[in-house]
Amino acid sequence: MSTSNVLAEREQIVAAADRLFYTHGIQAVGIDRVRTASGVSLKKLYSLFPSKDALLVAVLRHRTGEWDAGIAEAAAQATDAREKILAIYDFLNEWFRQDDFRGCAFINSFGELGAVSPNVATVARDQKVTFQRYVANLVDEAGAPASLAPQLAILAEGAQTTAAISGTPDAAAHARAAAVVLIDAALSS
Amino acid sequence: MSTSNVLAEREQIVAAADRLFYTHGIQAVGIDRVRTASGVSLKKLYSLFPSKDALLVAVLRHRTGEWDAGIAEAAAQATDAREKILAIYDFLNEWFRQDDFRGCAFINSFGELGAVSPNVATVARDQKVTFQRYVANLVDEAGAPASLAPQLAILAEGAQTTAAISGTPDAAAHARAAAVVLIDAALSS
DNA sequence: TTTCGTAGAGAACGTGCGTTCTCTCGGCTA
DNA sequence: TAGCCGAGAGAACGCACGTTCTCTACGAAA
Repeated sequence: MSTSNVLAEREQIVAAADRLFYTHGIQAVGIDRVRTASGVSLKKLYSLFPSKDALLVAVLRHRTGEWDAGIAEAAAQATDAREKILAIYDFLNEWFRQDDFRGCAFINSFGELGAVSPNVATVARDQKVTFQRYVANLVDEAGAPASLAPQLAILAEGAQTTAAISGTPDAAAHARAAAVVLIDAALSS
Repeated sequence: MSTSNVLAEREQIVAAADRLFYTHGIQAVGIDRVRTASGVSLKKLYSLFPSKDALLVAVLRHRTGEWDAGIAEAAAQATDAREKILAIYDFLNEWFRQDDFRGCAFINSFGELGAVSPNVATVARDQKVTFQRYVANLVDEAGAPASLAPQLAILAEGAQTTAAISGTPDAAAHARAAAVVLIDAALSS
């Protein structure tokens, strides 16, 4: 029951909260529901996460890790920077087609609590900035001008909200096609 | 006290709720705060809007009208379809730089209540679909292939979330630059 | 075996909010 | 002038949720 068990419990709670928050929204899910789903006592839950806000921050940080890993895995099969960039949109394409897809958790959380919880706003912004840097590195590696990077990042963001609200997973393919045009135009100049 | 006054009261309530919801988030603002801000009795408020959900729908429909008007006004000065498309991003650019900008109200509302309120999800989707059609018409008018339209719409969506979360109003300029490349590439093929 | 500490289970508390109810007052009618 | 209708003001209600408190029971140490 030592450290490893505590970590396992943390992960269980975070995983349960993540699923519930993402599916139903944050304020629509009570702490007690998280407790039931994670099968842990309320006391333990509050000893690990002193508030719902802290739990939410942990959930979002966990999502950041999963997102980074997913992007990296998608890029692993690519050989050059251009393909690694396009792998982002392929990754999005698969994600959008999952049954439980309900948009970007960071965008949703920011929309729901960004004005009320500075912590949530910070975590969401951190995730976006990290992604923008990732894209910027690949653009640099591809030898394209730096101005291309924010354009590609905007395409990825727009695909997520479009897929979520309009319910069109094709948004990933559209974003990918646009990215191809933008990259090739940038490289040929 | 007759019809015109009721309309004025409706507008007052909607305007007050819009500002409060957009600034602080929907669930963070109580009905009583809306009542105070609009200076109307609770009874009248509930006689005009039978529930908070109905009020929110009215607010979002009102926002749809304002968005359409803003886009139309920006396009009014343009001479051809290409410039009308680019006027969208100029409109976004001005909007992002306003002090009270806090992202797209439809994206925020959808993230907060889309999973809980079907009405909110519908209104948000309607707005996005209407905008997509608007872009599609301009793309058609410009003589570009239809596949360009969703790409331009995705750029606009992505610019909004990027500007909101990352706090970078430049997203509008980046999206505009990308749009220029995409349009010209589509027209020259 | 007894005692002490700890952790689990959930009751309880305070608060806030959406919604409804009640009371009162002002104006119109006979 | 007396009675009635409608609307405004806000008190009240019921509920849900975040957080804390209490009680119980079990296991380890002496």
